[in-house]
Amino acid sequence: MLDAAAERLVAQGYTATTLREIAADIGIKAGSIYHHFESKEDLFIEVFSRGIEVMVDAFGDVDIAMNGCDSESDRLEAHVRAHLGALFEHGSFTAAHVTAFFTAPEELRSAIVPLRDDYEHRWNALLADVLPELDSARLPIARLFLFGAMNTTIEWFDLSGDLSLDGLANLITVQFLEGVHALNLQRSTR
Amino acid sequence: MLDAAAERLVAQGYTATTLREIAADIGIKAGSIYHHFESKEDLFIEVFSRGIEVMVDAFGDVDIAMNGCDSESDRLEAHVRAHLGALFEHGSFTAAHVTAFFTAPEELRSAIVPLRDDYEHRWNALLADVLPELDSARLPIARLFLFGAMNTTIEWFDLSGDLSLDGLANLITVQFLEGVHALNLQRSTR
DNA sequence: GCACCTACCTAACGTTTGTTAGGTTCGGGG
DNA sequence: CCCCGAACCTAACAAACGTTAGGTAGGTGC
Repeated sequence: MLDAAAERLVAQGYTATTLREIAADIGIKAGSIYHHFESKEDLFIEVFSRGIEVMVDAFGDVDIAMNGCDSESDRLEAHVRAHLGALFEHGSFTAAHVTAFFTAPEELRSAIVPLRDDYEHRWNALLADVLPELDSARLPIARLFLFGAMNTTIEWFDLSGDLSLDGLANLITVQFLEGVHALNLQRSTR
Repeated sequence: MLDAAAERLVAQGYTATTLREIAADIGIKAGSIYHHFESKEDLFIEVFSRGIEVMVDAFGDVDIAMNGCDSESDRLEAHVRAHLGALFEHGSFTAAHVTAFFTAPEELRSAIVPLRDDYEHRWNALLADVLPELDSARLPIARLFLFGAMNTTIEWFDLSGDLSLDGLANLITVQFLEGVHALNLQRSTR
C-alpha cells in the first residue's frame, strides 16, 4: 500500500493522487485505508519518511563499506552511487522527494523537513572531508550543485539505457569535483 | 490574470490551484475566467507557453548581442545568465516550468512539449559550438547536466543574498565547462 | 462455543471543484 | 437614442474529494 501510494505520488503529485486510486491499486476500498492511517496526510508522511530512511540507510552503508578508504574521490563516488541507487533501485519512496515533495501541503512538509535536514548535514560533513580546501561558506552551495546534478537525473536517466548507474555516478562525481577545483583555482588567481 | 495564475502555479502546483483562487487574486469571480479561456487547461497552456516564450526571447537576445564574440565560454556564460534571468527576473512564467510542469495533466504537457523541445534544440546547437570536442552522443547528457544545475537554483537561490545572478551564472558556467573538460580527459587517457 | 481483534466493506456526509446558463453593467458606433 | 459586444456576476450543476459511522467476514485465544 505504501508502495502504491509512492508510485502514484511520483506520477501525479500529492493533490492529484486520490485515496480511491491507491485503494484500487491494491484491491481494497478507500475507506479501508483509514484502518491503517488517520488521514491522507498521515499516509504520505509515512511515504516521505521511508524515502529519507532509504537514503540515510544507503549513506550509512557506504560509510561502513568505505571505512579506511584512502581515496577521497572514491568515497564521494560511492556515496553518489548510493544516492542514485536510492533514487532508482529502491521503489519510488526516494523518488517521491524529488518529484512530489513540493506538491504536498506545507503542514506535511514541515513534518518532514527535519529528516531532510539530517540527511543534508551528513552530506555537508562528507563534502567538508572530501574538499577540505573549499571555503566553508561555499560548501552548502556546492552541495546544492551536487544534489541538483543527482536529483535531476530522475527526469531523464533510463536504467535500461546504455549508461549504467555506476557510469552515471562516475560522470557526476568527476564533473562535480573538477568543477569545484576549477572554481577554487579561478578564485585564488584572480 | 496570467501573472496571478503563474504565481499560484509555482506556489501550489496545478491541481491545488483553483480557479476561484486565481479569480480572487485579481478581484473577479471564477466564472468570469471562462470569458477569456475555454477551460482551466486552456488557461495554463497559455501560462506555460509564455514561460517558453520568455526563455526563447532571452536566448535570441543573447545570440544577437554576442554575435561575433570570440570567446566561446563568454558566450555560454551569457546564455546561462539569460536563462537564470528568465527564471528569476521575468515573473513566474518560466519558474512554473521547473516547479509545476510535472504537476499538470498529461494532455496539457503534451501540448507544451514541442515548444520545450525547440528550446532544448537551441541549447544543443549552442553546446555543440562551445564544446566541439564533445562526443555528440554525450551532448544531450551534458545539456541535461547544465539544465539541472541552472534549474535547481530555483529551490535555493536568493536574489537578495550575497551572490548575484551574474556571479551565479559564472559559477555554473565554470563548474560546467571544467567538469566536461575533465570528463573528456578521463575518457581519452583511460 | 464464546469473545475478541484485525481487516475490510457499504453507504453516506459535507465540501470543493470545474463548468455552465442566463443575466447585468457599461462604453462606443451608427 | 438604440444597439451591441466585451467584461463581469449570480446561482447553480454534476462530479469527485477526504472522511466517517456502522456493519461484516475470518481467524485467534481461552
